[in-house]
Amino acid sequence: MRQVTINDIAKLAGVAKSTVSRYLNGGSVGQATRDKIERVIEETNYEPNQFAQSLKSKQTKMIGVIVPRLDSYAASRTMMGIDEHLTERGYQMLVVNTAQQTEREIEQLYNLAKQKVAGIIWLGTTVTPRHLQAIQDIQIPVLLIGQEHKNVHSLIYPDFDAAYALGRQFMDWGHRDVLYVGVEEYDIAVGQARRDGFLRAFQEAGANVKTYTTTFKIEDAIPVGEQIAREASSTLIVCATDNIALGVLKGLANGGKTVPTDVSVSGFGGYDFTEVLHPSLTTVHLPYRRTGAKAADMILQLLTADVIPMKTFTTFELKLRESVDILN
Amino acid sequence: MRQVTINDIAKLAGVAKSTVSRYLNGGSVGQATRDKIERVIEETNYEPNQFAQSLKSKQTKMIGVIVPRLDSYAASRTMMGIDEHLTERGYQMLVVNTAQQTEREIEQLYNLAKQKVAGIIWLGTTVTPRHLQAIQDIQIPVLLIGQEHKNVHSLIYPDFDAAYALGRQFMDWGHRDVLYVGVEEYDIAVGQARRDGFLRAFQEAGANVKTYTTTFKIEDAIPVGEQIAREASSTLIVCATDNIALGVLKGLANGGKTVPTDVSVSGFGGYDFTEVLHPSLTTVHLPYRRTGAKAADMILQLLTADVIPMKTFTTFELKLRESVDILN
DNA sequence: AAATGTTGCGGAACCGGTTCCGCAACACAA
DNA sequence: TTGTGTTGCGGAACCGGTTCCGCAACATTT
Repeated sequence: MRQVTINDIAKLAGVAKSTVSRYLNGGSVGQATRDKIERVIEETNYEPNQFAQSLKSKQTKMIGVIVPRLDSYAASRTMMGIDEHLTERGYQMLVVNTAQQTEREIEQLYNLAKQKVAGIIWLGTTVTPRHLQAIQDIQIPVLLIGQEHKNVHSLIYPDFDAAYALGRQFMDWGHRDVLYVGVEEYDIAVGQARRDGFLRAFQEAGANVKTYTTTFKIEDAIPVGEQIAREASSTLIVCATDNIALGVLKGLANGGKTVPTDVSVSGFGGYDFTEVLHPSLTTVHLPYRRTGAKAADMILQLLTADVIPMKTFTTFELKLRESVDILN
Repeated sequence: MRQVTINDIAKLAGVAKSTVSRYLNGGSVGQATRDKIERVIEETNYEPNQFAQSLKSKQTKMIGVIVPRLDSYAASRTMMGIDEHLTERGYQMLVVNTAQQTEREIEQLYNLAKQKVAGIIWLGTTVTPRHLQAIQDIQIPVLLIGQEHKNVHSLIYPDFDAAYALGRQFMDWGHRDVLYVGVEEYDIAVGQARRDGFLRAFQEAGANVKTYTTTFKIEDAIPVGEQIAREASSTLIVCATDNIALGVLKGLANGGKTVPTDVSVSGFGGYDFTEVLHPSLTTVHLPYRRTGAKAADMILQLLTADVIPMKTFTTFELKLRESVDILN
């Protein structure tokens, strides 16, 4: 049972293959021929060979998605959103993983270009000149999620604003002794914007702030929590991500501290499980899935040369729950 | 800056393109010509066009991966393992999502075949005759993960054995009044094997067992936990997955019960965060990532027509932690 | 009735590779 | 010297589509 080809259709319908091709692509074909071809295609379940099409057109119906890791909540949810949206519109998602190596991001930009994807959605962590060079070289629309750069279309989380809003809330509740547990600055969105939003809010209220730095890994945050349990006397620990909050909570529990009685804790990101923790975690919900869908929509618009804004913000939603105490 | 083609290389090197092709594919080429071609390829950064290659060879270096959802811990981890292993061997992973619809699994089997993937790894939930038909139709090696069927190569978790082992442990610790919170039977591995393993262990010890059924969603397990808090008097709640355990824990907390003082709870799956919960969750760790890598390895072996066993089991590891009390 | 414009369709070239076939050059044995 | 085998290479066909070009048939205008 070989593949049915356009030649077979042509032969069976008694026409030239160029006519079949025209029929398929909406060229001018008479009604009688149209009917014949339609019937034959119906009978044979003919489907055009995608390689032959791509070979000629130098294009595919694929959108490449570059993710730093496959097993992060944010990445997974975003991919879901992208995939749903693309599938509905006849495109396919091609996910490539960089295992958090910057070098591989650049590699993959070129690699995806080689595979002639129609566009690329890039869940970025950091933007270097070499990234920009690659983006320019490949001549394919690129949409950056989660980070921004003036030369790249970006869809970004309102990290600063969300952090500021949450920080304000905590200040309203009377917290004045705060610990901030963040990550390194190389990550602009999380390491800088998020932190700066919080610090601004704290500073405006004249609060006393101390800062710790850790990584994105849960394990690495546990000792931080333990240390805090031993040393610190703050009323509130603000964490840069939900995972960090999780680690800190564990560390506090190990150190015998109870949340929120002894100390309050907040996260950032809005992972599903934050709601079912006990105590449930106060955090900021970022709409990852919807952002994915939005990104898919935007990249498709870029394909049709529509002009879209270079910078788009998503929304956020404060989730005020049990883990943070109201002091006043 | 057009793509450099094999014709360009041939022209620049002053040879026929068939010679260049032979050079690339290890045919017989003289040393002098070899050098010339090599130099030209070097200079031009020539890379063969994959569509042209696939058009001719009717093959790609892609392995399709069918997943029921992109945002499950198990699927994510498995994909990581698959991706790493394939990348190292010059293959690419093409992930397709079925959004938990059986119909789409079948669609995707045909679809991946159309895209001429070299093989397919299928994270299955249920195997129907139509699946089997599809697998037979497409004439492409398929490896099934997480479920088994005698006609399909499968890599499966030792659900029964792991459940039995964990159940035995609980019996050893003196639990005799047990609640089992499971899922519907259509999922053979989780809905049946896992349950049966537990029940066997409980029954052998003559324990008193009551069974609840819920879904894979955290939210749906919360009311179950709440109900248990109200009604039940068991010493132990055994959950079919970590997510269900999470929901049950929340429900118990809502109902004012403390774990493990009032009642013990266990999960199944071994998600990362089970360790950092407080109390940390007793569960079975399944090696998702390693399983992904193993699956990748197996599918590549199937490509080379190696004979491999139809059924392969992975390992498991009991994680005995704080959430289950030792009664004796 | 002749000139002009449309429409439908077939033929051929092309996309960029791989592979089959045959020929020329050379080495070696008879 | 002739015959046989081996090696290196070019030409052409092929994979399965798309598109350009031109011709024939028919409709419309003058």
